Amino acid sequence: MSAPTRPTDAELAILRVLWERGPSTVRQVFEVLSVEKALGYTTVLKMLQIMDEKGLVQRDASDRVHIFATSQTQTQRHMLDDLLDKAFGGSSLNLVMQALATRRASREDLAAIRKMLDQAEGRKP
Amino acid sequence: MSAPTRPTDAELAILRVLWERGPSTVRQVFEVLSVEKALGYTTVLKMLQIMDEKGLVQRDASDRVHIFATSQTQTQRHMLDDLLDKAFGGSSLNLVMQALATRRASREDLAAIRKMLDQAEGRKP
DNA sequence: GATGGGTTACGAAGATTTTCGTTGACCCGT
DNA sequence: ACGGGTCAACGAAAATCTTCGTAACCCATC
Repeated sequence: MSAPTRPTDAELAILRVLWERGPSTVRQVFEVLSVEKALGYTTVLKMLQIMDEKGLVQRDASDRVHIFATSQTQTQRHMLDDLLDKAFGGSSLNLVMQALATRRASREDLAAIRKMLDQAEGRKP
Repeated sequence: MSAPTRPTDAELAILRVLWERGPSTVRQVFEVLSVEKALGYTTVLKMLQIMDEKGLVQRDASDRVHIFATSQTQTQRHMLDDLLDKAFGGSSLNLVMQALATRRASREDLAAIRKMLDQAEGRKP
């Protein structure tokens, strides 16, 4: 299992649509993307073909109109791992600290994180 | 202030060296990188020139042998912001949860994070 | 079974990133 | 002043990513 290459910007734009809409046809992805940016139908198709080869999406070709899908958490995990290795020396502490310092987290968010820490440490609430 | 373009893989490799070594000459960066990968001296030089133009590194050209440097936290913050927007819908909670779930954090790490949560919530220890 | 509207496949052009060979400048010891 | 070594600048080739025109295909309807 080779390291899945990190998505390029164009690929990411497509992934975002699939995350938002769920499994979609080329046309559906195209409709969404073409609102923000002028681009051809076959461009989207080609990207999805390549992303399929790279393993970034799964293709269901059982019908004539193919359906493309992807797992958000799986992709997130890849990108997070990648960033962790490449920019944070593998230290998730470092990354988490910066993430919390940079973006203001809501009180609920902080509580949720605290809860998770409790679980991770095997505490009783 | 234009949006600083996200570093490519080759650029990231160079940034990592600068983070690790601190301000360095082209040759020093080259020495480190050439251990893992065959590449020419002028390749590294060219990359650093481009990265300088992009504002990814600062160049001190006061001596004949130029010195390149960069700020780790600044770059990390950019990349984190970028990832947050592009893959996590801006939710740092989501990102933090996944980061902690994916990579096993040490007990000290968890404690450090907890401490930080305390501060963020303005609690007394 | 021919036509039309929609589909995927293919290939190649255009844009960007990565690589490095060559050149001329500079420094230092002779 | 000369020669050998190191340096940054430049330009262009190679590799990769992005875009789309064209063709081939399928299926419904006529």
